[in-house]
Amino acid sequence: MKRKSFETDECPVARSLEAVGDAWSMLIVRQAFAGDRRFGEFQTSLGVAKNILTVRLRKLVALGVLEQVTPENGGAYHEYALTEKGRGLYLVLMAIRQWGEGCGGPADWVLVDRRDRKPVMPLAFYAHDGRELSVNDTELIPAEEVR
Amino acid sequence: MKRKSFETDECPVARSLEAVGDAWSMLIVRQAFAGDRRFGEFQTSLGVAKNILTVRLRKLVALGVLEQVTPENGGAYHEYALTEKGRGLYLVLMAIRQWGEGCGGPADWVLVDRRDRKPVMPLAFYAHDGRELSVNDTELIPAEEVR
DNA sequence: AAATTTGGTTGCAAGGTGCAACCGATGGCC
DNA sequence: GGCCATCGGTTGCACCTTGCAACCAAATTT
Repeated sequence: MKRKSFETDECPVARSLEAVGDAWSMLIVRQAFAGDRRFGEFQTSLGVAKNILTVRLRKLVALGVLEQVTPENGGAYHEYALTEKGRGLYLVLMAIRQWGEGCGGPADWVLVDRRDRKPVMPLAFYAHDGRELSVNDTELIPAEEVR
Repeated sequence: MKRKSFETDECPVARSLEAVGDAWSMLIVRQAFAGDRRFGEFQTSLGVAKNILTVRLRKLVALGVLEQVTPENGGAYHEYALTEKGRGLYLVLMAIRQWGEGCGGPADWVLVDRRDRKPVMPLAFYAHDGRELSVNDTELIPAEEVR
């Protein structure tokens, strides 16, 4: 049967998963942040089958995560670039990366502030006074209750 | 053909996607945070086919995201609970949620600090002085360069 | 004890995944 | 301009996964 779609789901998590709830799509986004732009670059860096890549790229373009752009060197081959929306996935990607590093081996890479080249604060929830909050310190409540 | 596995991939993102790069698995985790514990709760809250749910729950247990616990009321049916590792996915889940809300409709739910019930700082990268950093303000560099 | 709920398993149809072969258009080179 | 390699796919095929419904044993309720 056709895979169930979450596009119209009420929950924003489920809707997002339409774009991101697929290993190849997320890895394509990772590579886009790493600088990949052309079909062939994605193909060799990921080792994904070309037909799969075709479908995934098209889906990401349709969802507004990537867009096809014509390269400034005037070449005829178009390239794939992250849109503003796509760049918003950086946080998701880094959250996943942090989780993957958290359990197991040492962190081989560190995210630093370009200005002073010092590591950024670990990705976490922070209260207004800067305290780091754990899961249990937070609660998800309806927006109107907090006006 | 069998789906490609990322379990042994070098990149922590790819390894994480073994657990999380699947829409149902992520939604199961979402429901686990929402309080679902029993097979039937997941089944009705997600509307997922039972055979699929069986496989996903087993995988999440095998990966150490969930664990089977015997309920304190002494019932014979076991329940599924998030492990410490699984609880670490909260950040990933919230990053996905924030992204999904960011593009489009209004934010219906707000994550607040339990202590003062005020919204937490938006999920983002922060420098040590508290400045919020954009994607371009940061850089991923090898760990040894920052010692 | 009988009926119901729970937590699955099984069988099936249809769609998705991965691989390799093929193909037209582009670009590089002489 | 002609030749050849590369690029960006498409197609066909075998196998796997997904979703649905039917079934079932053990636990729970009545």
